Amino acid sequence: MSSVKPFRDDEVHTPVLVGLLFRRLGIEIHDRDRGGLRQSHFRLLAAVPPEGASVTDLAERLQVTKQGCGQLVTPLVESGHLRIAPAPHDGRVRLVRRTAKGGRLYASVRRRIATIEEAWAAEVGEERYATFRAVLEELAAGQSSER
Amino acid sequence: MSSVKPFRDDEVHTPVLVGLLFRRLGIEIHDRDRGGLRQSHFRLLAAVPPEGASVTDLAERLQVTKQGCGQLVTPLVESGHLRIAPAPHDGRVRLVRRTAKGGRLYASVRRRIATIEEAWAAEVGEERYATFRAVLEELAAGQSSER
DNA sequence: TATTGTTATACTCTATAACTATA
DNA sequence: TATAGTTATAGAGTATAACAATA
Repeated sequence: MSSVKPFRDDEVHTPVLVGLLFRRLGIEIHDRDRGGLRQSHFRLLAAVPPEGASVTDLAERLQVTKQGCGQLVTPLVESGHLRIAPAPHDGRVRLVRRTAKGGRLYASVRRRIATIEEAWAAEVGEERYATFRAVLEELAAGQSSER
Repeated sequence: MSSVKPFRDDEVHTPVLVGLLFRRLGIEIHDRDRGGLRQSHFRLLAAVPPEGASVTDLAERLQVTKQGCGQLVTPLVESGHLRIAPAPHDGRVRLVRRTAKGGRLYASVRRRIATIEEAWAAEVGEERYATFRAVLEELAAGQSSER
């Protein structure tokens, strides 16, 4: 396949490119890399900081609703990748942390991602990739905070 | 020596960043910019080359299945943004083209995207943005062709 | 009253499977 | 037989609405 005819340059726009790159990542990181977790679940696992975070916090990090985020947390707790503790000073909050199992999976996928990024850097040049990565981080961080 | 930085544990990783950027684009390009079309429909409209393309071609360009692509074409034909013509030399093929209406909408959203990208370039620096954009294009084009 | 989180429900996007028609 | 496209169905992902418990 992939006799994909190239667009002429002025036909490609950025939203399509970002979508394709997102898809490429989904393809290159397989289910087996994620230990059977689906992408959305893995993204949540990855968003949990070592010190733990509330569901609302996590929702904000991922830019999803807290309802949606809560729906992701439940199966990860059941699968043993996350655990919940009550927060010391606020009885409403459920503090989400990675378990040892969740931590191992996370580390293993991080290594997989690093491998992919090394290949990408080789593809486009180390220095250019470093710039790409830095700009990506800045643009993604500067979220227009509508939801 | 790979200059791809080894990750710190608290560092946001690339798949999350790409996801956030994709979402940021969805937020900054509003429904009203797209003339009421949904994102998936607009992405299809944008993928149609001036000379037209078959459904299968379009599916490959967008990296979706032809069934999914066909489902996107139908409402755009009904809304008057695309039109279908039989292909001269193959009775099976439905050649998809933009109508004048579709062309106007496409041009108008392209201008909106250009405005957003100018703002982004101002945010991170023109030169760095140019590198980012070029690398994005190369990475998105080098699709691992699994589907 | 405001906020954390849940339950219930629905929509968007895209996939797989089974089919029709042309080649 | 192989390919272009359709119809039918399902699943992933995430949203909105209404609610409960705590602050």
